[in-house]
Amino acid sequence: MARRTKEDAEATRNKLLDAALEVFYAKGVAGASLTDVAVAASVTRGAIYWHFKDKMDLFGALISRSALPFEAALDSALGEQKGRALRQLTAVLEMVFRQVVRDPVTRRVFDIALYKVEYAGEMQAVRAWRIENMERFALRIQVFLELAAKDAGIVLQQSPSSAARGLRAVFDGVLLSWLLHEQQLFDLEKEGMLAVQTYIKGLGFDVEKEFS
Amino acid sequence: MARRTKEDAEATRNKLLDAALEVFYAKGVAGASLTDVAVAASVTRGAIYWHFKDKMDLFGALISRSALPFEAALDSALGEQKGRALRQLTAVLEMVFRQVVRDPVTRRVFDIALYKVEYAGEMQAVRAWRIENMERFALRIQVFLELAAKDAGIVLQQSPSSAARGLRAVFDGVLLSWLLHEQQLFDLEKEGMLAVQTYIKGLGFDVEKEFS
DNA sequence: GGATATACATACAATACTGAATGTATATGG
DNA sequence: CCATATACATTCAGTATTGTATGTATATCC
Repeated sequence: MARRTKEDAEATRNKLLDAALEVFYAKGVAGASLTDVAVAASVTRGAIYWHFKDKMDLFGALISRSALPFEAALDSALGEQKGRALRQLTAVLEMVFRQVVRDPVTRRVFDIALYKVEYAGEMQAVRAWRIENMERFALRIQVFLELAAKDAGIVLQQSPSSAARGLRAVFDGVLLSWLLHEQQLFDLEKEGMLAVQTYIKGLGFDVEKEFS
Repeated sequence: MARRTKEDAEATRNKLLDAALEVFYAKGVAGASLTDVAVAASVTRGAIYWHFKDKMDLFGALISRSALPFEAALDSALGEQKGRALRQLTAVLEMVFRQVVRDPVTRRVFDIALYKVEYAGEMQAVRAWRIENMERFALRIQVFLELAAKDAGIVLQQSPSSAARGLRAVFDGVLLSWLLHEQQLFDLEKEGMLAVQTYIKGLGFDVEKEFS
């Protein structure tokens, strides 16, 4: 085999990421060997070691490929601030649900990150990254909740940070639960938003009025 | 080394489980070798293969040792039906929170089952087991919610199964989040129950009156 | 158009882990 | 008290995986 053009190389890299997605999903990250990935991508381990330092680097690249544009979209959506805060917030959450349900790649990446990886040893770094992300997410939610409370003229009965963490817990809990049951036990987009709205109502917001 | 008494053997078995707890926690289940476990328990792999079929069998035993009495306590608590349904339900959830916070073994087992295992390949069976458990849990919650709604004379604005899955999602979400941040970012017993009560309030229950 | 860096494939050595086989000392039952 | 099952320890062969080293054909640059 010989040197390919730059586009070919990029295509090989993507083939490797696609293959890693399937192999990691099927065997777990620790359970998958680089040979497995190479075979699935119809190349040899040489190609992997050319594009990536080792398995963890490959894993990081796989996560990034899905997470980065995802986070960007989420950030920009949260940054707009054009409509009412509560609508903005729920719209973002709904977008995430929709993305997970509709896009199989995103769904598999989530599944891998949640259920097909051991957060131990080398992977502790990934756990730290995940913690950081969740913190940022919760902070975003907190800002929106505070704005929404001011808009609606209500006083939260608990600290904004608690309320935000609680809402994030609802969101995560529904998402994880839905992913755990591979078969579609319930409609994530509908029931997820229902759970979110139920919690928001519990915070004191008039959901019926807010979403009229 | 020679044959020990039956009590010695049982002690060895428990030492192995304790060692597995630490090693799995530190290295992940797939990342840990049976040699690691044997060394941590100050025995050889021979002892492991005597007491357990293989690593997965050891893992199952480890989970069972903590989960079985746990589930039993939970079942009996949910089975009593003596007080008001809502109080009963929240009392059980609170007990789980308390147990996880207070008992380090339980906490580590949860952590392992959630973050230190890959639900792929052989371990798919564990995933199925976990799904089954969550279903049972949700069903229990559903029964209690229906009873509670009748008690309080309110009509749920959503299907009981949806409401129950939502409550379970809140519960799981808070628990997972708390476990993810190893350092105690927040008080699980307090904030967990706060999130649960917020959701219950969102379902239409008068939380202040119910928990007076 | 020749030199060189690129994009892999191939080969190799070293390690690590597993399961089974075997050894063995001692409780324990008869 | 003797035979045997028990509770491990030790040894061994086999396989799988990793990182690296090397080979190589061809884009690409000058």
